[in-house]
Amino acid sequence: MEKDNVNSTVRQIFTEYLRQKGYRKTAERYAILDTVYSIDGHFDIDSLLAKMVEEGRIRVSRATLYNNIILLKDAHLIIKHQFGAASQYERSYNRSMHHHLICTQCGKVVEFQNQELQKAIQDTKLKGFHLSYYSLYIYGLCGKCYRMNKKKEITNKKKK
Amino acid sequence: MEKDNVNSTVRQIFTEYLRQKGYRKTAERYAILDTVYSIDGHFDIDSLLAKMVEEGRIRVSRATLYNNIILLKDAHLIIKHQFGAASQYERSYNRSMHHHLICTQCGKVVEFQNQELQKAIQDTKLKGFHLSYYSLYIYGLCGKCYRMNKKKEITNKKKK
DNA sequence: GTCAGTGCAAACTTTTTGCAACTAC
DNA sequence: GTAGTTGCAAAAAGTTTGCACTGAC
Repeated sequence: MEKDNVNSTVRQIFTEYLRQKGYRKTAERYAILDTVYSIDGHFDIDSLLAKMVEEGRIRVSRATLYNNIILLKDAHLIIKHQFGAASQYERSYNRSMHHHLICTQCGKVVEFQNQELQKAIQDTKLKGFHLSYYSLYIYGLCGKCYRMNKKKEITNKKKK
Repeated sequence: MEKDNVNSTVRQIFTEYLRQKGYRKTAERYAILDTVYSIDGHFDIDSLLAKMVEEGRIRVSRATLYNNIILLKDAHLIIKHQFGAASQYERSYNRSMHHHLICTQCGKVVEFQNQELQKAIQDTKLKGFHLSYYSLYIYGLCGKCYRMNKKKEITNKKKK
């Protein structure tokens, strides 16, 4: 199965990372990694903890989650986003690059892919800077909120 | 003078925004706007407050800053970023669009411009979504940190 | 005069830290 | 055995909120 392959590969990558850095291989670390790779989209620390409890994995503390999220980020196995107050994360291995549409009204985040855009960004010359990854956030109004605002405008005009 | 023009234009925009929303024109609001438009790059709430004190403007409270930053954002006069813990802002009227290079090691943020990239993003078809503005964050290593890491690698290899 | 806006302090949220207990090596 | 890791609780950092006072309209 494709998914099992990914899981075992990221475990290998993580193991190698831990070895290389001299960090210990703890059950907590692998439980966190497995859970992260069982989540499809974005998640925050709270929902990650909730998912671990839900799946009946070993219970880890919030502090341990925060500590190890840093390692996963450092090992390039997750990407960190900061849309709102709480940091959001997403797994990054074997996940196609995508961009984010963020509605400034309802806060909804939608992912979208665009090969040309991707290529344009990756091909950009960045004298002296060594690209690791990137995030493109496009802010605006989603279709729903746009239509809602238009309706409001019409109503307001009628009032006057 | 170019700068004075910008200042008076954003004041007009802000005044119209306040009028339209039914908000009051307070001295604090204009002092905040003026200070924001006297800062060239990014700033956070703390440095904005510091700048207002430094310039001898009327002293506003942190709460008032937070309240009014929201209005400025809503009036499209500033853009909000979230690089690290504290939110960062920058004035947006009459400021050319740019992208951000963020060093994952030292945290340094550098702005850069690229017309082609800009065009590619703005021309992207976003079915149903109405673009207002966007932020591109490119993460990686700045030249300095890249060289530093390379040196370290060589040293480590010698040790072994 | 009225009510939105302000300043202050307290509350709240997210993340980090100190420390004793635990465990991978 | 010992140092890295964990869990807990306390602390820190950033932001929001409640409330009495002030001032724009």
